[in-house]
Amino acid sequence: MAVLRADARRNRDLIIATAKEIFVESGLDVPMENIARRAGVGVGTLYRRFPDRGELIAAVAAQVFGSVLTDLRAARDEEPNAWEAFTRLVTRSEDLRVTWHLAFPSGRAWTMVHAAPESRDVHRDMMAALDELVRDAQAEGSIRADVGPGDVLILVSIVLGTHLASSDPAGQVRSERSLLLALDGLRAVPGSVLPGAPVSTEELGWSVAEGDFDNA
Amino acid sequence: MAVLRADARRNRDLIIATAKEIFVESGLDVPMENIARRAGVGVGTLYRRFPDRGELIAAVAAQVFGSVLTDLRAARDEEPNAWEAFTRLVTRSEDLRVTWHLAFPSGRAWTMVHAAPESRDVHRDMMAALDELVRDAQAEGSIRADVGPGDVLILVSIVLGTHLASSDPAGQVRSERSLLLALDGLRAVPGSVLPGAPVSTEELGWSVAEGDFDNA
Amino acid sequence: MAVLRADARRNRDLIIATAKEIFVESGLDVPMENIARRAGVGVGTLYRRFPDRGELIAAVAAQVFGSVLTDLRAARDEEPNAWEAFTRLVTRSEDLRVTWHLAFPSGRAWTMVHAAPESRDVHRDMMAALDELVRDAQAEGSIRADVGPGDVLILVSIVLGTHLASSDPAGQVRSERSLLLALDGLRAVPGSVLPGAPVSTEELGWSVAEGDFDNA
Amino acid sequence: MAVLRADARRNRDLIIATAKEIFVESGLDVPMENIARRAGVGVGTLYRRFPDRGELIAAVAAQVFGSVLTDLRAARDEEPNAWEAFTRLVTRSEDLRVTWHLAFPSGRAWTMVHAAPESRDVHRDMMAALDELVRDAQAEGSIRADVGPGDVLILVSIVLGTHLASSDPAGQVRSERSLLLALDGLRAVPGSVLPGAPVSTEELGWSVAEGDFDNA
DNA sequence: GATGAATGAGATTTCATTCAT
DNA sequence: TATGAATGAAATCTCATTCAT
Repeated sequence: MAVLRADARRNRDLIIATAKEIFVESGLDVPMENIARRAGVGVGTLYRRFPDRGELIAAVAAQVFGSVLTDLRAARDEEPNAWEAFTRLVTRSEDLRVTWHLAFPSGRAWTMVHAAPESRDVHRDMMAALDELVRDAQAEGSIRADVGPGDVLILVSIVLGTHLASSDPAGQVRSERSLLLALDGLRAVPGSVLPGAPVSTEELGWSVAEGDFDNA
Repeated sequence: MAVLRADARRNRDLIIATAKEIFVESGLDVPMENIARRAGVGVGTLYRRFPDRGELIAAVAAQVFGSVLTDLRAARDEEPNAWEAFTRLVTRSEDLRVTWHLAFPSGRAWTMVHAAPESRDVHRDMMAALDELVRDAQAEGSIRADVGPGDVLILVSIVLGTHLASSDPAGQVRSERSLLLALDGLRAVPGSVLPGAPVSTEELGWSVAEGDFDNA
Repeated sequence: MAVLRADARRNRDLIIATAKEIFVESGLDVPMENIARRAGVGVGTLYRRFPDRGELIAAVAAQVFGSVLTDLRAARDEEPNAWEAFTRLVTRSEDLRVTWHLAFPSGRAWTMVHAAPESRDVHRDMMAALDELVRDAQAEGSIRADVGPGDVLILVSIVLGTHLASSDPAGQVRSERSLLLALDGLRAVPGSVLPGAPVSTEELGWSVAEGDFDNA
Repeated sequence: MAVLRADARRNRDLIIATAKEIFVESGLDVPMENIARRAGVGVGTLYRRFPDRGELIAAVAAQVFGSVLTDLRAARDEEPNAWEAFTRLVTRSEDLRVTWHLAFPSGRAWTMVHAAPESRDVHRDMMAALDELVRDAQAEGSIRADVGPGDVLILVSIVLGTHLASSDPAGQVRSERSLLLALDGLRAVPGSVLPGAPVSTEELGWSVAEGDFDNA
């Protein structure tokens, strides 16, 4: 991809930031023109940068994934153990909430993410880092052994994603309570006997896109 | 009057059943015409019965709530204790999955449910029954004491609702695993220290509609 | 036309009365179902009596024309001269206001009136009576000689028809003022020099339907 | 910005002119698509310019009012006295006929006119100019003293508006005759005793919209 | 005969996307 | 390259009219 002129670059970043904001507020189906307007550009400019909605979603996703990956690595470096790093990531990372929001409402988002090399790559990196984090936490004994990183991902993403739009403080508290309950479920020993086998991150991928999250 | 009703009644039921099906597959925003076509009626018929999408959603909700309430009472009667009844309901009731799906994507659904007396009433009954069930389970010691029925409702609904569309068997298993993990979180003793206070069902209601679940 | 059973007859009259009412309130384009509902019958019944909207309009018109003709004859019999009879008719006959209202908004109404023998006939009788009335008033010197019955009809109908919907008292007064001004114009001697020739009632008829009043 | 404006401006004007034409022919309720088609644009274009029918009506009205105001001022400047100016305006201004047509069928139009600042302002200016014109004519003795500008407006508008759609020459003559008769009524001295008080233009305004002309 | 359920064509309005300037 | 105007394909909803009961 060719280097963009400074002003074009600025525009691109502005659009991504604006889209992230609006996606969080109003979902992925918001009119393109609204995004353009809030970003202060014409629709034409938006479409020049992102030929269709899918590419815009993928670009937002790539940016957000990158940022989450950074957060995850920082947490891993700075926290004493994997569990602390995991909870810090999950409870503190704003972008993580966005990520799952993006991934949620229709699975459609995943199609787009996987179609764009840029976002697919950072997605893969993020998954790898998550694999390692979960494995470490299990080695520490702080995540139960009968779950896989895929299980962790699914449960956390569901909880984080669904609660995103809450704006009043009571809603924030309720979200946090749900999240902590879910985390307790991931630690529970002894816990229920789970059907099937631990879910790996590899198992997710496309299949995620095609069904599990389809509640558009 | 009662004579023609048979015809109309059949159609009405057919439309509700069809809408339930399609809502589950494709969300609440599916074109009205698709619903009509699959039900084998004209759009006009659909609109005669349900003047707008909201009324259709409310009607589907009323039907589903009623069925869940029946399931809940059956489980309570037939199972040895509250926890068994609760897990049976949560893992076996097909309609429960629909319920939460309906409640989810935008909160919009709640507005409609509350606007229609029919669905509002059965919703209230369902909530009352849930209150009692959770209270009993806590008395048995099978649900942790620091959560309220609202917490239970939120967590379970998130997990059930989001997984609904999964059609391949692997997805079903993954859903079930998530659900069991969440249930383990509800039993965890000792669990994390939760912020705020237990959430009651009263606290939900409209506030649910207006924010927490708004990821449309 | 066959004699109707008593109850059918009652229904027919009821529908006509209701339609007259609603036409005055909301115009000729009101949904058929509204008329049926207010009349307390099913749409099917309405359509059985009046195969389409046009026939209903014609039936209302026939009823109203007949009533206006009766009013006119009564006025002629009871008032001392033609001018008094004319002003009494024009200022007092409720049905006259309806008549013009019917005739107005689209000209469409005339098509229907002329298509139905029943209303066409009474329309013709009314026209004949009007001819005579105007001629007599001119003989008395109370209507200027350079106008024809058609002129009178047009001017009065415009003023009466347009003011119909006024419900507040101020509007009623304004309507009456306009009407009196128009009547003064019909008496003015000497008045403006008018182009063309006096307009007869024959000259109206279909041409009225096809253009002059078409402001639908 | 100014560059593209040329294009858009041309289109906007074209749409307004087309709408004026069609409104006169077929009334205010003509399908938006017909207007778009005759103007040679897509519906989308029409809706981009005028978000709903009301805005289109208001825009047409503003254009027409402006043009009438210009006609009035020209007549006032060029004619020897107020009465001549008045009759010239009333008998010669094509746009005046459109104006009243717009104002008529439902009062709805007024709502829209008043909702849009642009048309509201020019409407007010027109009213002020009319006030002055009528006052001057009364000072000259050419309009009777017991009427107000509101009376004049109502009577003239009724006559002009209702006859608008006439296309055949005979209809034109008939319209002109009615108009002259009405004008004679405005001059008649001595005339009938009118109920109530002279109607001012202030008294019209919204009340016009809400009742008097409502024969939609 | 009466009823009101069903139909489907048509009107309004919105938006993703293309393209002229 | 940026802009925003234009397009037209949906989607929602309404109603005249037909027809089964």
